[in-house]
Amino acid sequence: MIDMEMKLEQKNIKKFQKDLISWYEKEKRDLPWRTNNDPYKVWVSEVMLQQTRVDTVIPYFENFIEKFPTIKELAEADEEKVLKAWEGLGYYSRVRNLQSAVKEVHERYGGVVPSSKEEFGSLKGVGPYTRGAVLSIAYNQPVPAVDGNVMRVMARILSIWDDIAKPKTKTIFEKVVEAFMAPEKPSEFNQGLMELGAIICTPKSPSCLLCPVREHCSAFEEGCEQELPVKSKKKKPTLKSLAAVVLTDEEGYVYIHKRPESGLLANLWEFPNTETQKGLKHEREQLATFLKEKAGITVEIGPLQGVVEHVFTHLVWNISVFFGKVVNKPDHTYLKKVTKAELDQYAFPVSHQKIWNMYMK
DNA sequence: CAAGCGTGGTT
DNA sequence: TAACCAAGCTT
Repeated sequence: MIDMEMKLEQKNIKKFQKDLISWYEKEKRDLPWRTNNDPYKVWVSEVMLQQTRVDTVIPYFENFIEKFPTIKELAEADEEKVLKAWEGLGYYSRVRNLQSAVKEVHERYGGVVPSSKEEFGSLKGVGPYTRGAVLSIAYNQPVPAVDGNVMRVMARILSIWDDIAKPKTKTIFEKVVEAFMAPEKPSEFNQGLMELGAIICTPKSPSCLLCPVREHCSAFEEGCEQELPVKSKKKKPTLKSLAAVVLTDEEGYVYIHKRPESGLLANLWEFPNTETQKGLKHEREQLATFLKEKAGITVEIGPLQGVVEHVFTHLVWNISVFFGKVVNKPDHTYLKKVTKAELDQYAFPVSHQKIWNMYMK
């Protein structure tokens, strides 16, 4: 990394800090989590913003803070309600980890978010990025917060050609940001880098002519800003065929299932379903057999109602949807019986919201 | 380390 | 439209 030290020596870091921070203070967006520096609110916003767009997060953040305004209230909240407030936001382990960590802060730190790297960083769901973001924004500590924006911006500023998809590459950027950090304004510096990446230094066709740090940018100077950063491609998602049934009884109750507490869509609710094997009798029969074995229940399943396709990052679900009636009394440990009006108290993944919409149509 | 883990918007 | 993208963390 002797090469990196030479690159850093060529930069006027003080001027870079001033240009970036002046621009940020003038141009920063007015966002609901920027109204104060309450560590809890900053933390919630940072967790929501992981891999998620600002526009998507805004309404979730406002609703979540209204429901759980403080550490104490989130720590004491019913997990079902917490999950419901996250419904549709994705990556649901984020909120289970957040509540778990908040409980620890409530019990072990008297409700005060710890301000040391070691203590805050060891909480569930708090990785290097979130640690740096919260400590710099809420506690004004000069800790790097390296996200995708920051890697893109700094890859261009310094012409770094390492593959940012590799975990090891992030350590390079953490060192780079430490070298660039403005110790007197870490909050504005970190947020300025991210804001720049979000507004100016975008992945495709960056607005270099509007960029406040253009004069510091090696990629712009070399005309290679469109080629940076280098990011290797991910493999295509695998396909999975499922059959699901909206199961009701004579009295109008609906039968739903709670997913396991780990793995995909953990702890969310769903309509009973099973993976189907191709070329193995009819999906309807596979579904009936599954329900018989799993819940000891006999059902009458109607004709195919349609297909829901749902794309995850690493997976595609192809769900054949059926409507069915309960014939005998089901085992209530695998299935839960609820009224249609009660359904909205339970958090469902978007794929199963699509199934319910099909039923209600 | 590579893979698992959601969803919706943009090109 | 398929591919890519968005303020990552855990195992």
